[in-house]
Amino acid sequence: MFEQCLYFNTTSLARQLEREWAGAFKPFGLTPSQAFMLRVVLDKAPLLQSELALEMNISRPTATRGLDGLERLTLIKRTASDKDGREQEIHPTKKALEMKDAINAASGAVTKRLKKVLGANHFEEVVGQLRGISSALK
Amino acid sequence: MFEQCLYFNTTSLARQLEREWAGAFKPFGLTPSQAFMLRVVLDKAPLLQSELALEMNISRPTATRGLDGLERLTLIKRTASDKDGREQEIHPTKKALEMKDAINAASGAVTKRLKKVLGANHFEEVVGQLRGISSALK
DNA sequence: CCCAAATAGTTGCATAGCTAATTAGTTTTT
DNA sequence: AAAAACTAATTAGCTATGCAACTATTTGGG
Repeated sequence: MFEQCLYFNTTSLARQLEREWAGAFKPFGLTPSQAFMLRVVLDKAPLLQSELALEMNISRPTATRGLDGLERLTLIKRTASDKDGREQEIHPTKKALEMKDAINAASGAVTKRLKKVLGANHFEEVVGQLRGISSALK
Repeated sequence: MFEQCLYFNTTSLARQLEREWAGAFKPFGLTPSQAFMLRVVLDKAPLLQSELALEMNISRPTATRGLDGLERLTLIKRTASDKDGREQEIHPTKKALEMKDAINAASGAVTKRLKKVLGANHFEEVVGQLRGISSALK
């Protein structure tokens, strides 16, 4: 009934992809959201929560809660910033650093598999279009 | 950092589109999920919850909870099926029927606006591709 | 210098979604 | 005809997300 609806098809595909990625990160005890957040921290640390929110395209409360979760798993630490008393710097723990390569490898494997199923050209074209829509709406 | 990631870009766009549609349905006191669910009921009633879940590509528990919400708003009613004691038939209420045209008009207006911003051809092409990916993954 | 405005982060409250397990009813098998 | 297998819906418990409101700090104008 909503075959032609951008919203419906996008949200529907998002749920489906969530399942694909959930399987890939399950061995690490992480959900896709958690794993992607951790990947940002591992790549960009030290960084501020506001920078994380911007990078991931999520609201700041969502960043706060996601980091709460990673902190509970002892994968990140928050430290007060010297410069500005309002800021919190995010750092990965040793435990997280030890997981880095395996997580990135698992991510790469999913992408590789999807590209194979969907065809690499097609894959990259669609991703480009999604980004185009996203920025056209900003 | 995840510019090339299908999952990341799809979920990110889904959140953005959610906001677009939230505005359109706010005058009705409905969220996008609720409005889309109601539209299915208005179009297909009487129907079973399992049929609704299938049509919307959601799990049955999600259908149950969504319908609970619409029932609380007195927009739908559940009646026991004669044929099979396990089934519940879903019907729109008079109140819902009176909203039908306005809701569909509001939906059409959002789509029209998005097509204008994105270009109609491009819009339809992307939707087609999303559907293609979705079915390739099934 | 001080107060108002801005900013970083958090908390409260709500929705939407999922999987797993449960309940109740139907169908199939033996 | 009784037991087993299946099916429709619900419930329990969880995550992710957002907006609005709050706290604590910093900054800027008078």
